[in-house]
Amino acid sequence: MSKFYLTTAIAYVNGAPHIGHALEAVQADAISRFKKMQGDSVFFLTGTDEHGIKVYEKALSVGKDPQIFVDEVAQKFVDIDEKLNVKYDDFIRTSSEKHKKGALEIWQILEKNGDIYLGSYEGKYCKGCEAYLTERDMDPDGNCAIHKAPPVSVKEENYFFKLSKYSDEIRKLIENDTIKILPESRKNEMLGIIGEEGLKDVSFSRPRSALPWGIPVPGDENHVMYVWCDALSNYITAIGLDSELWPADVHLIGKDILRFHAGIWIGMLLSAKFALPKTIAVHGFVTSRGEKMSKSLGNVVDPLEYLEKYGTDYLRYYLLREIPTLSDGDFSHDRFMEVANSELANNIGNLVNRVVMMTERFVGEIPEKVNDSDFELKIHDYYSNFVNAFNSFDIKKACEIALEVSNFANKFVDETKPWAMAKDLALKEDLSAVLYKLLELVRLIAYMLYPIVPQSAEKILVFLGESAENLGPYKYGEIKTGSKINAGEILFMRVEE
RNA sequence: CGCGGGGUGGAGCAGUUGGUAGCUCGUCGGGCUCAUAACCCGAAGGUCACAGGUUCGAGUCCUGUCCCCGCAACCA
Repeated sequence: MSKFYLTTAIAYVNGAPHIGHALEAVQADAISRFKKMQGDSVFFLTGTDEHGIKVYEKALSVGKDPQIFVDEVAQKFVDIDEKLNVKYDDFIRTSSEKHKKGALEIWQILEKNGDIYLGSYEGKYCKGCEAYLTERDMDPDGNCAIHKAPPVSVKEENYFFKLSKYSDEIRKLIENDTIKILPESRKNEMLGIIGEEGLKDVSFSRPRSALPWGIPVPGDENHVMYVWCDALSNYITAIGLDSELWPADVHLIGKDILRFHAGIWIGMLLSAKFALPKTIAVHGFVTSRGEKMSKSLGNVVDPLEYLEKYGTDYLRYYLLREIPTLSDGDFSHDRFMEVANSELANNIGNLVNRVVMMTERFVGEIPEKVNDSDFELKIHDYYSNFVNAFNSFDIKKACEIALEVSNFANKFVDETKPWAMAKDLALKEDLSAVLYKLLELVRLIAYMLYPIVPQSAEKILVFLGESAENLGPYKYGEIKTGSKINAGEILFMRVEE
């Protein structure tokens, strides 16, 4: 049993949770559940990033004390994770004492190793980016190319982190996959960012006069830590600086923050002489009906609305099955309905229902095990393809394999016609054998669905007289012969409108 | 010459190392009745953006052209 430390990015609490947060949380949860099934000792960390200028300004604008404000917003993330059935092992908040203490320690290590120095910076600062802009970051008018807003000229005393010192090493670590960045296109993108010039030193603090909301720099009350220094530390402060969980096996992040994770964070770890994360998996963004989500376009998808209207599993399934795990994907209501009805209700749900009903009606309980090497081989292939897909972060493909099994099973029902066999006493044994195989197929589907749609998978297992507790890898023949079928509710209702 | 992604039957998408173009939805026809008006079978429909090139052979490699989208989710 090997340890598996998985993290999501911590959510910035300047607004309510959005579909992108739901996507990342659900992806991480699916990976966590899958790895647990495979027998790994998983630790899954998520949380919230609560410092920085934007949070501070937002709190002021609504007339609230920053701490009270972040308490409220952080709770929304906790709530939506619960509604999404995301089961993390810890939820780190950067305004917590545990985090602050750890972040200070990490800062002090970097400082002790001579990688933090006091300098002055004069430059164009973009509040949106929370970063100084280089000429490349600005459009011809001198505005921030991303935020289209004029940057502010700032000259201030800052602490800097000597990222440049580690630039070459970081490049090598990424090039030779010591730190594996997935997908490959993101690895190339990062290498491009490092470029020929390498990474530059980064400003690591802000004057407290400008930003009172943050972690004070140790030994200099006039500064607070730059949010990224503070935020990235969470992956270690959550588990403790000497935890055996470190290094992270997977940092799951969005494509917008790759440069911080594959740059600054790695530099910090090298400076502190900490072990390095093994994989940085980068997911994409969700568009809405093919376009960028924006309030002005009025196409923002609110995950809460879908959760409340259709339930957890329909949304989870859509996000995991329809959005390619490591690239951009699209959300549309029409497609949501299509996927829910066609794949979950008609295909899988109906299959489970017909198999369970036939078993109940024709034989009453789960029949004796059937040995059929061809059949077992086929099942084994399906399962190993599924495992491979998941291990390579292709959850979409994993879903497709579960569907393949369902298609195969539906076809098998049609070809063998159990209802016809049931009318002929001489075929009783054959009927039992067919139903046994079908029940195993249904059980296989339940195992495959467990990381994706845990509630529904659990229902299937209950139908079969099993439970989802401590679910291990699927093995053919382990279904409980003789147990009664607990046919209950419809698994996936068709959805309207 | 900023960077990244993409242009494949009506729609949405797959297409590792180049070797007869697949899937889902939709449409049309048929079958079945265990099941959630579900399920199964068959059919129609694509010169894989365009133009060159490499090759016995390219959606798949190379060059050029055109077009679309995003620069990051409300702003980390």
